[in-house]
Amino acid sequence: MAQPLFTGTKFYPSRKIEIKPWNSKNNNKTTETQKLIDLNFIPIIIGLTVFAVHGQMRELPKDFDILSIEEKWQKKWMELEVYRFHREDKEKPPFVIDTPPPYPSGDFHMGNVLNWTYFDIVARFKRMCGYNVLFPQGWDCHGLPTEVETEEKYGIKKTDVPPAEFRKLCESFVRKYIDLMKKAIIRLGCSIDWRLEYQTMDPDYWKKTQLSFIILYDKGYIYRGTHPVNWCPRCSTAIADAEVEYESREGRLHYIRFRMKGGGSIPIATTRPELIPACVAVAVHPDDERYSEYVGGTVEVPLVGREVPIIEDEAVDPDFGTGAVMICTYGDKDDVKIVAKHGLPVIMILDEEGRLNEKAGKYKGLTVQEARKAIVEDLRSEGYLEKVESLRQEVGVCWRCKTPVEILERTQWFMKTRVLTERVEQEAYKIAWYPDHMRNRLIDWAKSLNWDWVISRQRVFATPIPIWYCAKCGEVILAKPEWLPIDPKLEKPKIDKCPKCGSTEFKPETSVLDTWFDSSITCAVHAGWPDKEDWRRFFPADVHPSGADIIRTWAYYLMVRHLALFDEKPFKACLINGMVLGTDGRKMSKSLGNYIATDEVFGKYGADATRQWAAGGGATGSDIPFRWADVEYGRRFLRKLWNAARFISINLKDFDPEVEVDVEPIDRWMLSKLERVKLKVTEALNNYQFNIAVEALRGFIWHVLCDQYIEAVKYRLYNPEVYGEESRRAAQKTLYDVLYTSIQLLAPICPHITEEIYEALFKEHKGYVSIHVSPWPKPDRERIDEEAEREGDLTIAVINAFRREKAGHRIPLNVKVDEATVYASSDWEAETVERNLEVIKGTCKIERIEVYRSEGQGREVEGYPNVKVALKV
RNA sequence: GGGCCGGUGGUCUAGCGGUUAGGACGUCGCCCUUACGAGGCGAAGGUCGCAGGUUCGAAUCCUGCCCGGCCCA
Repeated sequence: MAQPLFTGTKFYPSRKIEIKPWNSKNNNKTTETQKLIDLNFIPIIIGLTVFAVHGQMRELPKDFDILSIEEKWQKKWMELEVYRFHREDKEKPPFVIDTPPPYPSGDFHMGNVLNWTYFDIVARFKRMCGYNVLFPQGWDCHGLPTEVETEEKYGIKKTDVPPAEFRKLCESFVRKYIDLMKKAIIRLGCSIDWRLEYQTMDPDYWKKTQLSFIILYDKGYIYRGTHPVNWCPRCSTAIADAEVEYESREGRLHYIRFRMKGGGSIPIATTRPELIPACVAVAVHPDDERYSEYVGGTVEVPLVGREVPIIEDEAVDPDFGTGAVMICTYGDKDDVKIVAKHGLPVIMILDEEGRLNEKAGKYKGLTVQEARKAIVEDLRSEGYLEKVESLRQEVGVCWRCKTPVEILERTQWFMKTRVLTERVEQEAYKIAWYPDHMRNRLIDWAKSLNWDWVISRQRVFATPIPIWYCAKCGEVILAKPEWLPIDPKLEKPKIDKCPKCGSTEFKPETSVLDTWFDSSITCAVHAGWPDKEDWRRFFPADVHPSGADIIRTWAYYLMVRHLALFDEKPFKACLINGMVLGTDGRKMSKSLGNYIATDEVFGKYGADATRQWAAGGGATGSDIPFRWADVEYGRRFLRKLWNAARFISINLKDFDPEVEVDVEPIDRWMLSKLERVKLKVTEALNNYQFNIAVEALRGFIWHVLCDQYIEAVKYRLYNPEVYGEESRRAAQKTLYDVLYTSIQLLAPICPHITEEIYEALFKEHKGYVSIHVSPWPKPDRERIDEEAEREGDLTIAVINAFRREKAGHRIPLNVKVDEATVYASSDWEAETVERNLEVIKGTCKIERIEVYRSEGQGREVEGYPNVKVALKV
């Protein structure tokens, strides 16, 4: 049996302690009513505590401290477990958010704020819509940066201490950083179910990562091979294409003359003269007539004296340099292609630290930089070097340390990803992308890859590859699922002898897995794989949120891994956030000096204002600049909302929401406008258009509710003895409903202030433990009252015209005016104004208004060119 | 060189086939109105990058060009 849920459930018996001042709607302006109002007046003098017994509304204080309100609710929400996911619930439809586990750098930056705000809005919205929301939070712990930081902090290399010890040092870093980032996520007000928190460095998660390795191995997706791979000499590990970034750097193009065997010479141009010892051919374009006679000939490589062939290949750009290039193993990816295509030999002259080895002869032991200098010098002195030009070139660098990447041929573990490219493309079309064009980024990336994914890393702080080798025959021993988690460096395989040769000696695989191998199974892990039998109920995830910059990594790896493992796409929708830019328009980054720390923003304005910036800063998926002004505007809006709620709390002290009441035309206008905003916000949130939702709500609350409606009902609220108690109650009822619905609609975006208002004004009557588990106000087109809107729009426009007219005459709005005139040139306009004269007079504080069905002199009513108003002053 | 995205008042941004192109910041003016002066009200300010085309109608669709960003060569 499922536990009772908060949503849709009255948590408190709503009417238990209330004293009904009236019971039915037919006690209009009776003396009984009047008496009760008088009675209500007494507690006002006595004090607020009495109200807690009697009514629903607690008067909001004039001032509010948003920072302490936010802190209070963040604590209470955790205590109340408002965001608890109910796995056992079979009735509510699930909604699963594939929260990306961030890398614990310790810094939850404004880009994270943007990302997390988006999907927290989604989580809160879906929860209110009646979904059983699965909103976990994990931490993608492993990785190079932490190793680098650990090495720097302790002044050691990863190889200086035993791996287990090094790992421990890394873990303590990570724990500290997780703590910091978790605080920031809570501070943002995210509605995460923290019982579902996990860390990829935990043994339990290792188990999942290693199990996924075993399954893919068994399915034939994983292989070990010796291939050219991207290699970071600083990190001394293989890295994947996704970890190579391109930077524009100043380079030098060297023109070097190669002597032909049998006379003559050919000039080649290269940016990497240090690779001359690894030169295995000279290549030219087949259509390049300058060199056609040389093709098939042999040249002598300067300095090393080796003879290599001159070949032709389409990949050579005849317009670059001299049109002749040397093919080295390996200078770049083109070299790899050409070497394979022409069956050229491979001479690996670089070691894992990026130094030249014995195959480089006298240059042995030099770094790439040193070798370049030495070789260029030698070329120059021996007359091979013709000239050197500078040029801008795109250099592939390690994404983490920006060291230029080399291509080395090494034995590594790979996952077959290219066989999935077509499938990735097909599935990408079955996924809804927000915005739609982001699909291209995934497809383009997938298609651009021409190597399989190298998944082994020569590092320490990562999930171990669950593999041993027979010391005698080299047989690969794969761990059994029941052995997991396991570190082959610390434990032996649980078998007696090698199944192939019977040897009892085993060597562990010392390489570890790429961190992306951990984080690319989250959709299944969040769903409960492999432990929970019903995990498919929560898979694929309903939405995968991601930054635009990591589609090629996170989204891509999720795709290939889940497709390979489960033959199913990992998520149904992909929600993209753009980059956060600094005030200078460039991507916000510490190194550019345009960085704003999240704490600073929270400390000044709190989460609800910051979330408005994130939600409203731009269209979903587009880059948005951080602007203090936007956050300030967010705070101003909170103040406006607070003051409106305070006004309502003051004027509805005696209000009983249970009593039915007939509303007036302007109230119907208000309620119809409310229906429209419900429609707009609901549709916007369903389509992940956060900017549209936040704009619609701010405009509605600020202008329609505050500027127009509240102003138009004050006279009824203040003067029931003149306009009637029923009229006052109608205004109260409308204000009550409109404010309640407004804060519900706003709750996903500004969770704290809406909860505070809800608690003070509505909780006792509505009964939900939190506004965030109250049922979403379902829009209903039937409740849109076109006629009331048409009439109300004109009425409000006339009121606005009179207010402007007063302002124009420098008459304060609260000063009474004796007489005014309205000229209308159509029957409908004249009749409408006539019918709504009371609200116009009451709102504008005008004693008498004459309405003429004729042309006249006066201020034009905005939107109604034939209606004019004039004051007699 | 290829792909994708964008170019909207001084600045940032929404809208992406149909009212007088919204909003914020900034600027200017008015108001100490019993919700709100760390406020409120109001005003000025735009040939929607350029040139063609489609359409009754284009910021919005198409073509070309110019400029910027991102990714890939």
